[in-house]
Amino acid sequence: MNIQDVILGILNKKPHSGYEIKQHFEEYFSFFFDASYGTIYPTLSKMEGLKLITKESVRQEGKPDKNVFTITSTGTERFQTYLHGPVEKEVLRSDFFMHLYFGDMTDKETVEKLLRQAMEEKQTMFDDLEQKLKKLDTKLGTYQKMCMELGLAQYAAFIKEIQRVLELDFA
Amino acid sequence: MNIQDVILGILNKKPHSGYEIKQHFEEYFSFFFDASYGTIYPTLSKMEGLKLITKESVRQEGKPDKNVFTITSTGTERFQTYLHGPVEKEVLRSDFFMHLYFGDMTDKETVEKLLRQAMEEKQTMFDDLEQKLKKLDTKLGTYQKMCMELGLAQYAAFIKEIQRVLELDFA
DNA sequence: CTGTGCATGTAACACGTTACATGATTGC
DNA sequence: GCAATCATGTAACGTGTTACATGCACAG
Repeated sequence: MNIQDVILGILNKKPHSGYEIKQHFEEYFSFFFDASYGTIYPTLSKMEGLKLITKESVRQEGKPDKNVFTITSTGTERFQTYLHGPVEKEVLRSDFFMHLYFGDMTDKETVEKLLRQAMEEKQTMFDDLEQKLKKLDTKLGTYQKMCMELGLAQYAAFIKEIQRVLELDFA
Repeated sequence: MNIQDVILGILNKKPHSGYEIKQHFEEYFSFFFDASYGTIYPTLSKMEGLKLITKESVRQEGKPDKNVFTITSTGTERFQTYLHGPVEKEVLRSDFFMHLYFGDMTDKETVEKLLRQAMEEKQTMFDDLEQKLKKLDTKLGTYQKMCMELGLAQYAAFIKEIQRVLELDFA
């Protein structure tokens, strides 16, 4: 999976501008992927050069112009190849786990604070995602919802487990 | 969190060689962090230059020589700063979620295969981690175990949720 | 006239991986 | 002699971020 594939997936539904693609990232899959403008715009240029997408300038009322990108048949092909291809191993990079792992080199209060903070953050993420799921209910397909429900399930498990250890070891 | 901090954490317990550090990564926190030799060795050289660690060549019987690194007081200081500093946001990069998200652009069989495969992989990771936890039981501190138990809880939730959707939508 | 949102883009930098290259020692 | 494990290291490459730079349009 690279950003190109992800962009192709989004454009496969309908044309978007770079700015809209970034919004889509934040709105729909912030919890398992993200990319900055610094990646998106150069990637779009590159993909245009590779004839995977085409650019069209669109005038808007009350807003600046935007460059809307449309997927080409080559792009669709490439995306289908991605979809049917192998699934890359999931990568988690967690500073929370690292801090916890080395927790015995600090005091108990620091660890407790770490755990409480992590729990609160996860709770916020849970709430946000749940709210998003409710709000977008009709706009989402089965599999999009499935993604979110899987995310929620993992968040919930994490929160529950933290609560358990907080009660057990920090009573 | 960068690799330097992680290496300092490992060396804070006892001196290690680059090779041993890599093994430690795989053995103890493969599920939330990883790094390759291509990162480890240059980083160790850099850290030696920064006086965070010192190198010592050690002869072994039946094995080639190794460079063992020891943390300095500057290194310990730096690690304490890391430990008490802010916790970076967790980053997940999941190709599985991406494939699932765009699942409606393939056929149901492909998605089912995707889900089953993901479930099996998570089950394997669960089993491995559980086994590791049992095997290392006495060698692990409270917080190390906590990390693993949190990992297990998340894996279990994921597996359970996948099973649910498989029974519900793919009956 | 200023802040906010919309919109695009670049340049410097950090970080990390993969593949390559080397070589010791042991066990078969 | 060869495969496996131990052990170290580099060079090329890819990928992505952050900070910077610019500018339109609207609302208050």
